[in-house]
Amino acid sequence: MALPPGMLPEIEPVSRESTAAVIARQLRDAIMTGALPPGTQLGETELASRFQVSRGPLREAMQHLVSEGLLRSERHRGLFVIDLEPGDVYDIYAARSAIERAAMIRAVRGGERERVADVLAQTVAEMATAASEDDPSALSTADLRFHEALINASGSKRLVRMARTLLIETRMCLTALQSTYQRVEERVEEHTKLIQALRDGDEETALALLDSHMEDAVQRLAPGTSLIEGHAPPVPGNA
Amino acid sequence: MALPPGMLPEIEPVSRESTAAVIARQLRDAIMTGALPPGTQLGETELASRFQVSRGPLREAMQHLVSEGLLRSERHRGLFVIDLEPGDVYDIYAARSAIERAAMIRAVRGGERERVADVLAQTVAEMATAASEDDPSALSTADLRFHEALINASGSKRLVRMARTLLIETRMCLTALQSTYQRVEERVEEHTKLIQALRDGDEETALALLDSHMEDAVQRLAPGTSLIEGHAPPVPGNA
DNA sequence: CCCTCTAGGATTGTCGACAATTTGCGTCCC
DNA sequence: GGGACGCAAATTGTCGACAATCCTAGAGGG
Repeated sequence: MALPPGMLPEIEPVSRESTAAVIARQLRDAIMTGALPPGTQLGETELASRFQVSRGPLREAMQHLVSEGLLRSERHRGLFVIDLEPGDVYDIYAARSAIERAAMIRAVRGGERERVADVLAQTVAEMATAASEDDPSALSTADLRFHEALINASGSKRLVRMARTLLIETRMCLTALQSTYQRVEERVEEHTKLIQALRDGDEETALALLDSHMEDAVQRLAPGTSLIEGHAPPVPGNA
Repeated sequence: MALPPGMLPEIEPVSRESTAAVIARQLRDAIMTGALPPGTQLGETELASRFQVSRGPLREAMQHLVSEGLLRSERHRGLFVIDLEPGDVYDIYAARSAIERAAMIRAVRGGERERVADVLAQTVAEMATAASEDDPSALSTADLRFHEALINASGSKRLVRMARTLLIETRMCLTALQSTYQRVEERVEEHTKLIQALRDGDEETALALLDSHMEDAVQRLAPGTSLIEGHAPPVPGNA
């Protein structure tokens, strides 16, 4: 009675995702791409009617995003999309640097360097395509996919989980401060060199390149602050 | 009409915490201390009657813990306390190592080394007290408070947020594998040396001590795995 | 004796309505 | 005219009930 093995590959339950998860993902994308700009208030009633669901599942999705740090909740006031201050840009990249450094170490020391490098190279190819088509949004997307892939390659559930929010916030930064002023060739080249170092198993170089990659970004997005210097950002927006 | 400044210090709203947050904190503590052992199923109806609230706020608290990674949700099945496999121990400490390394860097390079060192020294004093009273639970609590304080000292919202779950999971590890086999003097000494390096502004030493601290712990809790070697744990419980 | 199918119970998912709290505006008094 | 008070609208917080889904135990047939 059992079906012959190999048939019907990858059949999944009709609804493998909960309603709240679907809503959360949609809101995430909207926040990430800037469709919901920072500071926007999200009314439960309005969104519920928009998504054609009750307020219950919608509230769950909101709470999820709150705990992820993408929304801030003011009691009896409402839910708002977080707005990123200069200090947050510094904070985001400092945290990303920590996470991606760890991921890179595990990727280099793991036994799948070549395979990981190939995956990363593919995202760089996407970057090149986006660049040639002069599509800044696709370029940023591919850029983030590179880093996402790197972290996935670490094989660490927790690094992946922690990085998700950080990458979304990074996307918000890139969307808000759309003018990156960086030449696309340079942007592609930095990632390419990173891949090469990984392929060579040259951990020291890879980490150094990663640090400089982050430092470049933070100095471009939040001028006057520096990761390697470590001095606090001008606006002390952190706890 | 304005009250004289300095009077009524620190007056706060009567209910500064949401109901869901209170419940979440209680469940967190219960999970952390082992009152809710890994694998336990949490029935919504039962908990709702226990907390004397409706299922709405309770569900919110649960969702919060799910997104934090302390609970896993199986659709239409129920919510369960996560159970830590050997691979998770490795993963937790690898992630902690990344976070605390970054925090240490910011603490050393920040301008408040002495003040931070004093705070940390206080938690070590707590450890010594707990050790003298032969209270392993209090000892672990103080240990975690040390690391929590270190991360708080970094001043990074995101490092703090990411570390919260990791420290709770660490506590779960320590509770599950209660026998640490480590001499308390050694345990106190490691932290003391860490503080001294921080006080001296000796970043390199501090980071080395931190790495070795983590390596010690992971080898004790999950024998056969190693952070510095980077080889995957025996049970590939990760994605 | 074992497998299959079915009915029951239990749990989660979803919904609509009510209650509590906050904010903004209008009014009144000084 | 300025400030404080109070009311009303809107929004979130909470609740109880209904619907959908899943596990389990039991009967029936092979």
